[in-house]
Amino acid sequence: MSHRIVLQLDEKLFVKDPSSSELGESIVEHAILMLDELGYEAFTFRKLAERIGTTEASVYRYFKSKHRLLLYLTAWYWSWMEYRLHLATANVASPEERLRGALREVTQRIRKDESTPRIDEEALYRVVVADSSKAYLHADVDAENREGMFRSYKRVCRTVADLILEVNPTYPWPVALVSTVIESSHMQKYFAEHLPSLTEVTRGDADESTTTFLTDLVFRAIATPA
Amino acid sequence: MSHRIVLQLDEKLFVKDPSSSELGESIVEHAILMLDELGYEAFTFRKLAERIGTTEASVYRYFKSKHRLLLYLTAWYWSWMEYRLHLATANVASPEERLRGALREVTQRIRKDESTPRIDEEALYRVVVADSSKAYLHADVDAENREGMFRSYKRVCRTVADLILEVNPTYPWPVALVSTVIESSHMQKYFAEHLPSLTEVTRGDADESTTTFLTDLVFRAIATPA
DNA sequence: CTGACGCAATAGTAATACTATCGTTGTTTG
DNA sequence: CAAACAACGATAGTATTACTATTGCGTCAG
Repeated sequence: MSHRIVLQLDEKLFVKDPSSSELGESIVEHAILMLDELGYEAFTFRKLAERIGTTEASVYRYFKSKHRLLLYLTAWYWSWMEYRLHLATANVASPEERLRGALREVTQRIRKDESTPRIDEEALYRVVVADSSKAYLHADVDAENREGMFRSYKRVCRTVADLILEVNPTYPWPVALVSTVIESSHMQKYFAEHLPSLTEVTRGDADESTTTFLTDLVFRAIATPA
Repeated sequence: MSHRIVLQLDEKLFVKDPSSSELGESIVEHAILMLDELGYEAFTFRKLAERIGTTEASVYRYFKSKHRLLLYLTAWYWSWMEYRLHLATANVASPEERLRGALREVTQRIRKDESTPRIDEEALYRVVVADSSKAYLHADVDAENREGMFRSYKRVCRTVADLILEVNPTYPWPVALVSTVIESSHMQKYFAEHLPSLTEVTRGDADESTTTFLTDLVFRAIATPA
């Protein structure tokens, strides 16, 4: 039995909720595909509107700017991750294994999921890898942060950091370690694809080797000297 | 006795070598300051030309695009880092201490240096922190990589990775660890400033605490179980 | 029946990245 | 000393961008 999941995102992320209409869902669906194909810089509302047979103005009724659309998609990704983290850590007795499972979730790419039929998770993951840092490496970070645009990302980091503290309550930099690991997992895959001399991760098994590298890193970092 | 240092950068980074003329040096000098003030997106050649009393067309005689100018500045930064790494590791007997010194260099911000009078290193460092990833998170990475635009960054990673291998020749991911640490050092400082809940690093002692966090991380990661 | 809503259609603005051309310097070189 | 040239300023112009404003039409619920 499969359910369709609709994530409830902060209202400030959009002008009009894209999950409230066919056009809105179509905008999100094709925005992901086109961002993946073109990259953030070359992607425009005009091209998107052309592709889905609507007008630029109609896209602006849902998202007030290209940057806000990127914020929406990354927030969607991190909310989805929160849900997955929940599943991955529920009913796992050992703190070590809970942490291990959580690290696997945040460092592996997402696979296609039936419960979100309009979202191509694999494409979205590539967009997150290549462009999500542009959501905060931006002149308006402070204002957007005050508006709560990054809450889901922060909650994910906080959640995993708490799992670290369950394993070792004295580790001094749990959140810094998690943000390092999450961003590194994106980077290593991007490097494997485009700048292979910057990593030992290879295109073929990018997912498994990234998870192995970073899981090893975390457990060594937080190990208490026996 | 202080010397003036002129770094020799790959010719493909510019149209006309900015170190070959007063105007060229002025372009680089003020580009750094304005990128720091405005951020990459809001920075334009028109604004730069206005500020230094020249024309847009004259700036284009030195750099064929805004993106190439960013590539030039990051390449300058990493070439400068190569030189500093050399100084920091020369005449240090212990491999551990060489690695420790190298990690300090790559994770700390650069201070003002007399040997480069036209470059504001502190401003350049902030530009590197906020914008250097945009140099490669870009649709043209592959072509630009083939042209050798990222060589100095790669050499820095390779150099520090080799120091890791001197301490532990069996560590399987030396380059991945170094690229992780370098990018994390930028990120943690950016987070400390703009998204403080994503790190334990604080604005006040961002440099020392970042170096402490990442040095600890590296030495634990590469430690061989006694 | 009506009025609110969703959307298409059209038009337009200011700014952006970038190119092209031409003339005036000041400096080198034969 | 004159010719040649490179460096630069001045001006103009293009295509595209992100974004705004307004109008009108069909649908569907009250």
